[in-house]
Amino acid sequence: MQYNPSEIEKKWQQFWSEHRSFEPSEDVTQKKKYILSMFPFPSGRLHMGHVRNYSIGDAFARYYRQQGYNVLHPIGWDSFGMPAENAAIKHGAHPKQWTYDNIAYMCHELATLGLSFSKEREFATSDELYTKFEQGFIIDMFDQGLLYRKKGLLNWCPHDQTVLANEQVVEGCCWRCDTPIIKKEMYQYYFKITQYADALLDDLKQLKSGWPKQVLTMQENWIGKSEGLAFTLLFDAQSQELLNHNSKGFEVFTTRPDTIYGVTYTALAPEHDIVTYMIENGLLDDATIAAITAMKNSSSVERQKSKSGVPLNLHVTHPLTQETIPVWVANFVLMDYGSGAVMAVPAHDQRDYDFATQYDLHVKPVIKPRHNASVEAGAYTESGELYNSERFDGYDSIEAQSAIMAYFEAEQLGKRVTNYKLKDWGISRQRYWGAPIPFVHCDTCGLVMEKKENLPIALPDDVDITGEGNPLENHPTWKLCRCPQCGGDATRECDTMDTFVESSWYFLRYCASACNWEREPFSKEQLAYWMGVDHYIGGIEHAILHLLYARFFTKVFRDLGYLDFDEPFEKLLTQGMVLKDGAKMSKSKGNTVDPDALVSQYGADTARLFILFAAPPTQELEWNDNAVEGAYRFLKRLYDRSSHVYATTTLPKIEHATLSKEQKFARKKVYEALVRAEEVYTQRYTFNTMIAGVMEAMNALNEQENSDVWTEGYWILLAILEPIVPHICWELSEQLFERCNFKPNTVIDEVFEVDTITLGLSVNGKRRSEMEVGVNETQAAIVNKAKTALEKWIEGKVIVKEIVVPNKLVNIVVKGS
RNA sequence: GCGGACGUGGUGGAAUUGGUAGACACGCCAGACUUAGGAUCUGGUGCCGCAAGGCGUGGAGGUUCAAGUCCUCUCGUCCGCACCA
Repeated sequence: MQYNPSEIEKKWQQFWSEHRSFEPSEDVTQKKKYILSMFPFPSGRLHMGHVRNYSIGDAFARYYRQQGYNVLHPIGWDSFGMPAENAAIKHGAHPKQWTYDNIAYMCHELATLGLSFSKEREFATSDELYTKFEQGFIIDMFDQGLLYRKKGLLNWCPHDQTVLANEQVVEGCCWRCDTPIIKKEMYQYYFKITQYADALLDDLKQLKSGWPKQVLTMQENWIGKSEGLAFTLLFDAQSQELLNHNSKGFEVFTTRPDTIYGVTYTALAPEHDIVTYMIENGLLDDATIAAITAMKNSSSVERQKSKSGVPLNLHVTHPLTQETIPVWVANFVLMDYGSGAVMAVPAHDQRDYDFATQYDLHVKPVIKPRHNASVEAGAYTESGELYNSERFDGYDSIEAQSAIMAYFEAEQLGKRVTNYKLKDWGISRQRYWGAPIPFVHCDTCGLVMEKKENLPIALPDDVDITGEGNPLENHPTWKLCRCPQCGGDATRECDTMDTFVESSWYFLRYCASACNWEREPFSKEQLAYWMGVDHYIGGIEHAILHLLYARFFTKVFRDLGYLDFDEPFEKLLTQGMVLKDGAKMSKSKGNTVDPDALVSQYGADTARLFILFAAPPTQELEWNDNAVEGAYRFLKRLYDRSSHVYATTTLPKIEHATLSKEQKFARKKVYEALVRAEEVYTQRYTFNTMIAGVMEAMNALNEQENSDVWTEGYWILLAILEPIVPHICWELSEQLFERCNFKPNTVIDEVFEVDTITLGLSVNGKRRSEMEVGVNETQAAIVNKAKTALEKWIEGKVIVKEIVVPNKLVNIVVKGS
């Protein structure tokens, strides 16, 4: 019989579907595993990255099913988002139509891969039911003060007339029309993720054993906790007068309080309140205002290219020296970090130095470079001994930091504070294809939340998607509504939510079974049973945003009482990219390989085998058509050589001692593969080495003819391979073993017992020869035999040392000529 | 600039704790079977060398009987963040 993948694969896919083979059990007393690959965006077609992602996840899911676990392995669709609207703009398709057509098509593609997904929990995040539950959470979060609306500085595309997410800004320009973006102040809904900054940082410790170090570090840096001193710089009398006594001063933050005596100027962000006040009240000349306006309107990229600033004709008093210090506006001061104002120490900060040099500002050194430090031109940013620092002269930088902070606190001049780079998460999008934010603007009551019984606030189907403006805002009637509070005329919020909101809780939704599917998003019991996700598999590109947001939602839901754990994903596996000709596969480069074509040519099993064999899952995978062919040949051999195997429903009993050398070796290889498989599935995830082990075992089986050994070998190898190449394994196992072999197989120790061992022989650590010795030979006998074998290399030399590493090697150390 | 990952044959990659470097596969070479093969099977294949032997895990040192693995320095590639005060 010939290996015919298309026939076999169709047969088993149908079988699995008819038998609901992969639906999890409702019995919560069973041991469970929750295996999750990140759900796809329905872009239209599957790409190789998807195939890799789902092949890895499927391997885990199938392995744990074999091991007797109740496995949840769901799939769904992250189906809101810009690409649907872009397709509408480009091709005139309705976003909804486009999305659900794509889902239908990709569903079919996924089915041909033979992935063991639970189908009964599948959903798309654009489903109204999902929107309804999500809007409910939004209301809860608003009640808890975790959602608020405020004016914020946003990325604005002047051409497309919309706000863009940071990730939609490519090198300072709009990703769609390439127009340079500007910062614009607008109303915006924010999640108060900063309230959880410390928890998000601290709980990374819980993830140390299960998450890649790289991801933990990226999250840590993103949160960006830094501790330092915050204090107020007070204006001198003249400046206060100038400001009509509207401001006494402003706060600054520093992580280097030891350099405080070196402050020679201070700088405000162009967006700072004081600056705004001065502009609005005519306190600045036109040239200055023009310069500040230019700073505000320049893109962030531009702003980084060169430093610029203007003096404000204001002065503050140094809190310790009482010196008078000029106040500048500088483009490098960011409004959204710290207090939007800095104390500048040009002598010990490169950025401050550059600015001071450019504008000829005073530089005052206060830290002596260490003797061994190389003193170059510019700022000395290392630690050292303080001078020019009054009572703190002679202190070491490190001591000085705590001493100065203590002094500020004692004198009530300032306080220790912690700052984060993490900002509150702005979720408003002026977009159609997203979940509406469930709020209402009422002239009488102000901003009012919808009532839960009115949910979902669904999208209207009849919209014009032009790419300009907000389609919901432009819709003639959709936004008109009654105020949930006073019943008067009101308008709906027309912003929709960032799609990262949907992906922040989809893994919880999968825990809900049919029994309460419509009624509630999930139950606490179901979450308690299925969560956390045991293996979460996805691309490294989600290392920060998605994974941080999902962690945030989990903590919020915990505090809202929906669940009882801190972290959603126990083990995270970040897969590498799929490359071709050294570059990421992409349509624009024309180096894609179409999964459909691959499956129809070789079958899903070949695609899956190649993808898992070509590289460890965390590494980049270089596509190789020849190697795909090789994977196919292996499966063909696996199918052909089953002719050596007889049908049975029990593992053959084999008298190991009676076997020939080749037969013993084949058994050993088979059981080695079994041992390695367990390690790989549970600890190492290097499926490539496991597959190599199976290939070695196959090669060894082929060197002998004992049908018991063949049969035992297939019994075990098919079980190991089933999670990787399920169709061929189910087919062969059905024919030969009635699938009795798909369960935990026991390792038999006797196959690893050997009569002789081959030892490596080396002289001075250099390998020279090898020899075979009996397992029971004494060390002395081994050394003697080794010396004889190594005669040629040790003749006439003095033996200094003899080292025997049991079962490995003998090393003779010699001296002299 | 800061942080992280990684450098092993012609190629993808093996080598749990320091212990026979190159498993497994691709490619290539040779042979067999074939009307034919881009099918299948068998054998070979790190580099230099006729051989003996020598050299080999980015480079330079070091520790050790023994280093791909540990330490120091250095070069290169990739990724993330970035005027963060």
